[in-house]
Amino acid sequence: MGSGHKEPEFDFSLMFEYGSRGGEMEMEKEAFSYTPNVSLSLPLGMATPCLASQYHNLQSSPVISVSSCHQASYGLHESTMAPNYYFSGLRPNGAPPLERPRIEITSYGQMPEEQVEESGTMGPVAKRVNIVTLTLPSADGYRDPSSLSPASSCNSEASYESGFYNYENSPQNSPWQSPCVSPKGSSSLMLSCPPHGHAPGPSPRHSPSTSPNDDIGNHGKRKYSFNGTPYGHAPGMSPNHSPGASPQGSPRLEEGWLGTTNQYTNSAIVAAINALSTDGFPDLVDGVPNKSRKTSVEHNPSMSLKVEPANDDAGTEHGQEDYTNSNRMPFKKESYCSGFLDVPPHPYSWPKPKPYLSPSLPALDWQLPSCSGPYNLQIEVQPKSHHRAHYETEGSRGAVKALSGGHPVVQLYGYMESEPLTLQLFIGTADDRLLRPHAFYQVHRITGKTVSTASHEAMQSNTKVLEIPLLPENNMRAIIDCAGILKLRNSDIELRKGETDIGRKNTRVRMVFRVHINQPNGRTVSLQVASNPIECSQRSAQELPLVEKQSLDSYPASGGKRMLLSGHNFLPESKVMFVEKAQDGHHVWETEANVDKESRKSTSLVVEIPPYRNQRISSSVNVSFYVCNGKRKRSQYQRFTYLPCNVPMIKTEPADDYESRMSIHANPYFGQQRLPTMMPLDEPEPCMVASYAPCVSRPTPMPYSSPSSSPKLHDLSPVPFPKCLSNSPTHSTMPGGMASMQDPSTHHGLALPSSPDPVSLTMHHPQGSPHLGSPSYHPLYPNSSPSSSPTSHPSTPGAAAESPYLATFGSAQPRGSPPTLVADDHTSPALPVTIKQEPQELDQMYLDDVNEIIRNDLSCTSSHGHS
DNA sequence: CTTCTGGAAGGAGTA
DNA sequence: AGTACTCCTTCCAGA
Repeated sequence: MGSGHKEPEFDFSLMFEYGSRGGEMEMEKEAFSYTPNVSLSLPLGMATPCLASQYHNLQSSPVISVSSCHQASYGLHESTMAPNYYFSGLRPNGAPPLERPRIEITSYGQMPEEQVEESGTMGPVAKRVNIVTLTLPSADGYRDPSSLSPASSCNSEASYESGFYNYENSPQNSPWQSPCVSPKGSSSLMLSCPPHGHAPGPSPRHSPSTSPNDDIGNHGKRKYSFNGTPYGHAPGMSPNHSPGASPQGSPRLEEGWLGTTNQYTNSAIVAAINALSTDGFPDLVDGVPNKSRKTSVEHNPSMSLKVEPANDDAGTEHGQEDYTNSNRMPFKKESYCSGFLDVPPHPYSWPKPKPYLSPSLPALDWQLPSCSGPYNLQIEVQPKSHHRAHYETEGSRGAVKALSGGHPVVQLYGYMESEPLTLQLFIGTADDRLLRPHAFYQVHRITGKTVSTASHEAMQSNTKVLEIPLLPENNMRAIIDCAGILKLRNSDIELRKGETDIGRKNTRVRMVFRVHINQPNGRTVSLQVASNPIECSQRSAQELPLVEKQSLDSYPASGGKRMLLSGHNFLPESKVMFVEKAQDGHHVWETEANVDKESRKSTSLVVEIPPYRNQRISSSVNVSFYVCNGKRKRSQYQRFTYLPCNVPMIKTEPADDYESRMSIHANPYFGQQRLPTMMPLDEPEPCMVASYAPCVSRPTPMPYSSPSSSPKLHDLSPVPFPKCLSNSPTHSTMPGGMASMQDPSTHHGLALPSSPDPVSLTMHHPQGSPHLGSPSYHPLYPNSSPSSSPTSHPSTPGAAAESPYLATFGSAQPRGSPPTLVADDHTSPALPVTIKQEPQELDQMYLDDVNEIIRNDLSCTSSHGHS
């Protein structure tokens, strides 16, 4: 990143606050890749070099926020989370975070009526006076978490409520996906609060991270993307190929992003203004990757007056213009892409659910909570962890099934109205980043005699969305037997302009369900819940071991206890390795656990918890383990925590609460994992309890394994499976984890009562603390099942998370804090520590390389930009 | 005949 | 640069 930046550090700290951390590297990434989802910072002159770079990343999308965002309303529900995240937002230096210059534009309901469309819901909206706040980013702002500011105020709202605000406008457009600059996004009025509250902090931040990740992940690609000619280079690919599939085709190319971005930068304000009336920043349009554009277009229907340049991508995309059917807004030309996802314009006659459609809905990459107020959207029956997706060249491989043999079931609780709703389903990512539509997979509508659930396809952005009626008569419960998964060719997708993800080994997805509930007050509550990860490749499903559950999440350092692992593909030769990673991803310790051969089955393994390398830890230590069936055939990292043997057993409330909550919400996800669904083979351990519970219990949305982003990570990281969720990337020990771990000097030791050693409790440690909580809590997804939050970053511990954490902190370190590790090493005679550099470490190295590249890139670009 | 599946060949991409 | 693997995509065949 910016070598020249100062910001970085500062960002880091902030980030930590959020608790999201994927790792140092990630931090860096985040730092420069901020994608302000919501808030955009338009670079003004003040822009620091960073800006340029940031823009380069394309991550940033100009956000125009509606200042009026109901902040007040936000935070009502989950106030818990918000607080911390939005913490005052003071910068380290004490400067108010929100100082970014901003331009407020007040528009009077100008949404094009067409856009408003019939949806009654929008009506009011359109007419409202919208005050758009154009946030001008200062460099700081950009990175500064506080920049979220708007959000900050809004945060915790669990739900995405829109009052006057049109979803359409929503910025959402995916920050992650594409260059944020996405015109569209810009065009739309953005709420200041991003994801509404949910993610106050994180989301925005994440986004950055996300994006960065992408970049990183796609190293190669990324380079190109910087220039704006991302994949243009790859001529070879070509193609188009697939009938439909290809995004339109193609590779288009593009005028370089640089040009665009810079332009953008320079004329940010103008652009922003234009955005209001036009669809977005025209300038950007060209530069914007198809994907983004399309997305944006769609999303911002209301605002979109703009027509894309003829040549623009539009050309490439054949348009399919209006494919919008019924309720969708007619897209302008660019509509979206490609043919490939086209949805047949069929007349949709679904009487039932009211067509609530998308025009005003939040972008698919927005992180939404699973519950809000009385409403709670849950996945009652999770899909199987494997489902071989079909290519367009093959026939359907059927609907996604449930483990039980049936099909996934989703239910909305708390809805007492008699009006049917529409449940939306799309295929989302399952990596460690924030949940977003999966670029390489699409939901596929299944019909036939065996399908009992009606469904309707729609396109939203480049994502196919299956709309399923949620009927009161069915208790607002839907059996998802009408959804299959289509695999798009990697080459087709990677050629899309703006696409930064790579398809190779990026084969895990999640089914994402959304429901939008109109409220009497005119607002709309949008809820979302994501399923457990689903491995969609043929091979992986057959060979990679998958750990779905573990009977214990933590145990005293002495080890010796047996732990039951449930999952798939366990072989006689399967090994279980316990690993402790330093923040940089290096393995600080790795040992093979004894597996009870006799009790082994293909779906279960009994493993003896190995003693931790240091029997005298004063605070818990987070490690991870994985099942290995051979080279490259490893399960995803599973989380495990070693507890100090003498820890006072204090059972904290949080734990209970959490659990109860979990049970209620059924976080199907990895909840299982996190929650000891399985009884420990042995009796409960005292040690386990304590403050830990909370941590442990938290379901982690993301796979712990991949701190980094995407594809790449996938490669490195062992398994791409479900359980991952439970393990959150957040692990302190994980790469993303604590920076502090490795460097003893960094610890800020807080002596715990129980521990004589000045263990560094990371409480204050920026890096450390986040991790702790992170695993499962994600501010963004307060109650939502972990599923929804994929972030690799340790998620930011939601307020909720934090609370417990802090509360219990004194007695025991919550989630093993890494710091402890360090301390231990020093203070006690630990077991021999084996420091092993594993291939996985490559992740880190890889990241380093990438960062280096990025730095170079940025420096170049920034200089250009400024010049 | 169509749909759903499991398997696997071949080529491309990686390590 | 060459080799050994992996992974992706397309085909084939059976239910």
